[in-house]
Amino acid sequence: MHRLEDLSNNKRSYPSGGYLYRTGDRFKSLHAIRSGSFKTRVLHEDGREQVTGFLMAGEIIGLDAISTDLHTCEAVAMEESEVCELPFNKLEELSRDIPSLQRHLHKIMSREIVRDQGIMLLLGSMRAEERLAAFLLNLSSRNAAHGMSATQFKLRMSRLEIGSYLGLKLETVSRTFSHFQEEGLIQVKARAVELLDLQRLRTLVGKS
Amino acid sequence: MHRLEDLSNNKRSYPSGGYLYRTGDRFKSLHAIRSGSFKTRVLHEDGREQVTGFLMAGEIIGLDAISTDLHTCEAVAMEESEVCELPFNKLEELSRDIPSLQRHLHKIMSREIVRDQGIMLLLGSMRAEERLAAFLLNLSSRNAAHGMSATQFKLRMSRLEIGSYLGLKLETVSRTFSHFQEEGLIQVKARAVELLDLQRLRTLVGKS
DNA sequence: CGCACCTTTGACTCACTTCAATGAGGGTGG
DNA sequence: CCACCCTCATTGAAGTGAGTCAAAGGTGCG
Repeated sequence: MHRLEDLSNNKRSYPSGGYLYRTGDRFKSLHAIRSGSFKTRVLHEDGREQVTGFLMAGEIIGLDAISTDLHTCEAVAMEESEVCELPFNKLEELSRDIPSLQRHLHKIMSREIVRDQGIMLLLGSMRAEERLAAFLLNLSSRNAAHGMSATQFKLRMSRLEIGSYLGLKLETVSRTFSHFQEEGLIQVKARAVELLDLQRLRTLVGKS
Repeated sequence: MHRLEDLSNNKRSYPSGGYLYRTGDRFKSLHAIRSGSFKTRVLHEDGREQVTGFLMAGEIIGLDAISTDLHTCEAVAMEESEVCELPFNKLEELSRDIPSLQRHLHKIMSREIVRDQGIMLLLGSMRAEERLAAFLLNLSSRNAAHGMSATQFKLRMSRLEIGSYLGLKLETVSRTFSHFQEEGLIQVKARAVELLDLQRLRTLVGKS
């Protein structure tokens, strides 16, 4: 059992900007992204928002809602996207019978915890350049994992969204992109990015 | 099934500063904290560290390790502490037979994800005062949940550790404590804290 | 009792934000 | 197909919250 989405024949598609779910919605299902991408964000009472993740094909979305049966964040499509619905009670039922599925589900949840802790490290202790380099390298490896180019891709998100995710203002994101370009680390034109020197980007992240 | 720790008769105790596990250790068991408290931290290659959580009695520790079977962070006792070992394969086995345990386990993992996203919001978009106020209020309600005072308690962690958790330097933490005291929001002397005005602390967190 | 570590406080610096203005794309309707 | 508009992106200049460096008290453990 390697692909949760094989469990479902219930596909749904969302236009760019469409909501997969909103904060406070009743939780019934996880969703496996088949194509496209989503952002998740949590809202603060005063209107502040924090983007908590950018998810792409193959990833599972909605794990936050299990704890209270209500969604604690909202998920918005960043482009035309397709998902498989995975009714959670059915998933729990199945995973009682299929130990490998149970284990898989646990790993997915744990991986999300690890991912979040990595972002905490990033937000808590990195400078702007390090954050953006880490972000780009992360996109790069996830792209590569999907058989796409590790060095050339189109960003699906705006500078504002990147800034929210990385705890920076959009101007800082833009300036840091420009700075990376001057340094010959990347080539960037609006949302088209090419990573020119992965090695130096990596050392940038590693070094304080 | 409300208390995971009832599943285990295998208790263990750790002195202050003792390691429950270290980064890279093989994962076998979750642990339920029976008494005392732990901090978890992730280490970056270059030696930087980020405290990712302060856990107290009744909480479950080690969820990060499920994803890879290796611990991705380390857990250190902040005082003399006792834990129950919960062998994970046994836990999985049991939760196949006991749906309510299965559900409970899923909720615990999901709650950790939600908690982490709350910290991401804090680290990504709050100012120093808001961060510290949120931190104090969080300690307060967790204390209250354990039948202890919501307004008077002793911090188990240093300014350095608080700073690491909140993405601030220890001097900033110290200054912010002093500032809160001048404002009459709290009374603080080293690690002894008394919250004098919960209401104003709350509005501080809520307002940008 | 003394040493090591933690905390507080001050003065200065700096990375990032804020404010502001200009420029580039991309979709829509005439 | 082009003109218009709206949103997003870039860049500059000035401001500021938090970091850094430094020195002086406290605290508590061995």
